[in-house]
Amino acid sequence: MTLRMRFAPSPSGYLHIGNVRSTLFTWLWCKSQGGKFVLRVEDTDQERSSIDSVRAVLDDLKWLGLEWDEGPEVGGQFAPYFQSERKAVYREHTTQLIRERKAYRCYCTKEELDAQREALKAANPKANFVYPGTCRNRTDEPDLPFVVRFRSPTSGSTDFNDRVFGHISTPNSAQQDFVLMRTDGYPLYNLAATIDDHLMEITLVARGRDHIGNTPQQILLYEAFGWQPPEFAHLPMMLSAKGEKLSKRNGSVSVKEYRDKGFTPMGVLNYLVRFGWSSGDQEIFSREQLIELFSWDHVNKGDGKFDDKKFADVAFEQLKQPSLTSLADYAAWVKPFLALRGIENPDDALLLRAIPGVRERARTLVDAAHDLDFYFREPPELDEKARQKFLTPAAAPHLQGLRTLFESVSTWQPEPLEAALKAWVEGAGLTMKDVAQPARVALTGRSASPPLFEVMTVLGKPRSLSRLAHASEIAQGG
RNA sequence: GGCCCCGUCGUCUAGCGGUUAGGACGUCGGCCUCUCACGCCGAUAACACGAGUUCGAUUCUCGUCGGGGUCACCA
Repeated sequence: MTLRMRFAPSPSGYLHIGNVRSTLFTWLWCKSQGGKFVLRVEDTDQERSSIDSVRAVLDDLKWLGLEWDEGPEVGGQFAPYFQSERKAVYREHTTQLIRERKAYRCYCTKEELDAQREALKAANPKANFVYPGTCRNRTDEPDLPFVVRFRSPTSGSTDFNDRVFGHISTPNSAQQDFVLMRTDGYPLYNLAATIDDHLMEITLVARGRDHIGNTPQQILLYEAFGWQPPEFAHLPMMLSAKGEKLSKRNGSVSVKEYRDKGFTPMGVLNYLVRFGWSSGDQEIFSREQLIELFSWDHVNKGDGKFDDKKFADVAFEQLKQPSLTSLADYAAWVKPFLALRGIENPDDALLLRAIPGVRERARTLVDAAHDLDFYFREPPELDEKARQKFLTPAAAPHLQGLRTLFESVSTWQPEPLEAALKAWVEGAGLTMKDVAQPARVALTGRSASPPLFEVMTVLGKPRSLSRLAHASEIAQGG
């Protein structure tokens, strides 16, 4: 049987970072096993789902490079892949269960049940409310709104073998007659997921551990339909730094945030993949390596806490190493961030020359765009503090002297430039510290930048000289 | 509270009966240096606890404690 896995997001917001990890593991396993990765949109909750969210989720997945073999946009033999378009299928199956007395109509209203729940809580705060089975044996069929409930077994247990957690057994007595279909005819998660996973021939379901409790219910449904359940692989939770469930209020959770911060897809993926999985001590992997190395037996069971510092470091490592992000890719990644600063069409040659010096100090693409900025403005934006501190009247003659000096340098490379400056500095009885900072401010507008001679080499002779001249005039004026 | 799951440095993790318990992030020192970084060197810091099993337990079993998840007409 060929491997088929799925990612089934509910489009009620953005793509959650925890779901990205589940998807990554799913994607990697499919790639390494020659399986099919199916994307199915679980939009059965009309109130929460939106088309914008669908768009956002698809965009983020594509940005991450986690492309699907079947699903929205690409189609497939099990279409449609939007659950909202599959209502007839769920209705049909639900009818079958009712006919076989494996499910029944329940006319209790939400209000009635809420009232019962509250009454019980009031009487005993620790009490466990379960649906009392009011309509379980009802035989009349009044013309009233109803939900469909599953007739759960009351004895025995439901077991399954998890790829990560091993054998998990849940007593059926812990199960209540859960709802399969609402009053409005829309199916609930457990019903829809079970039917679709079966119909779409999913063989392995990977998802967060918060779904472990749903698994017995789904298995019960498979049994009711007489189907073979798929295998399951639950992943440990990604908790916030505080050890609580990751949420909007509790840390950054959307892929978009990291994308906007200037992380690359592989930066994100490398952090996430090591969250719950490992391959010895290796920290950074290429996409190809991950596909080759990933396996379920190195997936941990313990939950983990999210660490922004570590994440940032992994993302930085990815940007810093030319072997991980090529010069051309770096340029392509950083351009949108330059555009955000108003630099729309940077000189490609200049950009390519500038990146090597910037990439080892810019932790994100946002930082990189900031660090690259001065190369593309004539004159560069001048930092006020830097001007006050270094472009002083006393520095003016030095800057003028440097301009004259460098004008005579014919080989515009770091070494000759440095040699020329050192000789000049000594001859003038100065130190590098005296002239380096004014020169830096003159060339970059800032007090921090890549090494001077590298900056000059990247800028080229004409630009360097004119910046020195311009700055010496400013310094003259105080 | 019921049910389920988990437990190695602050964090992510290696370890799969015998190790000075390793790596990375962080933190703290130092080196390098024209600035900021990068880099390099060093330090800090963990097997939750208690019983077993065993010649020997971080590793296997049980208990305790601790943590988390889940108990909707959400997914």
